[in-house]
Formats: sequence, C-alpha cells, structure tokens
Amino acid sequence: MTLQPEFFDRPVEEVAPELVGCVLRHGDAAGRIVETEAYHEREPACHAYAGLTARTGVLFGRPGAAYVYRSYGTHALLNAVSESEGVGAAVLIRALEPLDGLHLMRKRRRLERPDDLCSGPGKLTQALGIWLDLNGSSLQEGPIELLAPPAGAPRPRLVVGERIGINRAVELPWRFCDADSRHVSRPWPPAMRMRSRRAAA
DNA sequence: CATGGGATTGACT
DNA sequence: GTCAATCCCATGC
Repeated sequence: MTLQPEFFDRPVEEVAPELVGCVLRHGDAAGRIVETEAYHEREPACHAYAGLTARTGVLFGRPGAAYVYRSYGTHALLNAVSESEGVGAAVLIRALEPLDGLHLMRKRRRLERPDDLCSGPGKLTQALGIWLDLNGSSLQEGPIELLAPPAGAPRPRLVVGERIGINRAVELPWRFCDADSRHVSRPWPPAMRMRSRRAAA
C-alpha cells in the first residue's frame, strides 16, 4: 500500500527508521529500502537549515513529496519530505536491495553485480531512472511510489549510527540500516569504522 | 558578481 | 588509501 502523507507528517527521526523495509518503485524498477538518514531544519547538516530558499522550497512543502537535488554536480539524491508543511525536514533514501527490474538497473548502471546496483544514494536514483525533474513530485500520485512493507514481512533489525558524508551535526544518530542486509552503502560504520580505524598516533 | 563547497561515485595507486 | 568530475546555490564583497 502506498504510504500516505500522514505517515510522513511526524518527527523525521521516527519516519526514517520506519522507511527501512518499505519498497521504493519507479516504473518497472523497484527495491526494498535498507538504509535511510533523517534531516531536519534545526540541525546544520540539513539543506533547510539555511531557511526557505529557491533550493529548499520543496523541503518546506507538504509531507509525502519527493525532494530530489543534485549532489557534487553529478548525482541525484532522493528524499521523502516529512513533518508538517512549513517545517523543513526529509528522509534521505541511501540504499536499496534490488527487487524488480534488475535488467533495467544493470543497463542504467552498466554493472552486473546486484550488490552494486543500489548500494548508495546516487546509485539507486541512477538504477531506478530517477532524475531532478521529479523534484517536488508526489510520492502518492507518482511516478515514484513508496510502499509499505509486504504483509507478513518481518520487521527488520536496525543498526543506528551517525550519518555519512557530512561535516556538521555529525553526532546525531540519525542513520538507520537493516542490520541483515548486504546492500547498504557502507557496511554500518559504528562498529566497522572503529575496527578498521588505524590506531591513533 | 566571484567564490567555495558539497547528504557521491568510480577510477586509480 | 587518493582524487577528479561537475554544477547549483548560498554566501560575501
């Protein structure tokens, strides 16, 4: 079932973990969400922190919309706008486990291995054919769909940690990963990073 | 108007 | 491990 605006009209740090296990679909390509991050206007890593601008308008709009923006000049990153209209907050979709349309994904990504098709926020938009023109589109009306977990699907075991690739508000534990998925963008950093980190000088 | 810096990825050492 | 690609936009003069 399609997730309704009410689902997103809540604290973003509650919406983000619940999106793990849900299904993201665009046309014939779909995947199960295995990694998300929450962003909110009150913390400086969020684009909405700067206030209402040309870039951030969608973030302050109605919950249940898609916020798609360009990252590093080259990639499109997909977010689900959350919290009430007027509040700038969204959940970044960071990784999927491919479910349908693998042939489309392989063609778009020019890769074969399923683990590499959607294991990153820029990768999954490429694999699903999601681009900047879908910024502001409705996740209820499409063409991007966000669906509740299939009936009977077990609730995923979550690993919670710090968000990736940001320099500010790094301490917030707002990254949520399916602990049992091999499709996350980076094998959950908390434990993993500690273990692989070189000993301090 | 000029500048700096990304919510990243892929190629390479 | 390092690094370039690539461009929009927020910021500052």
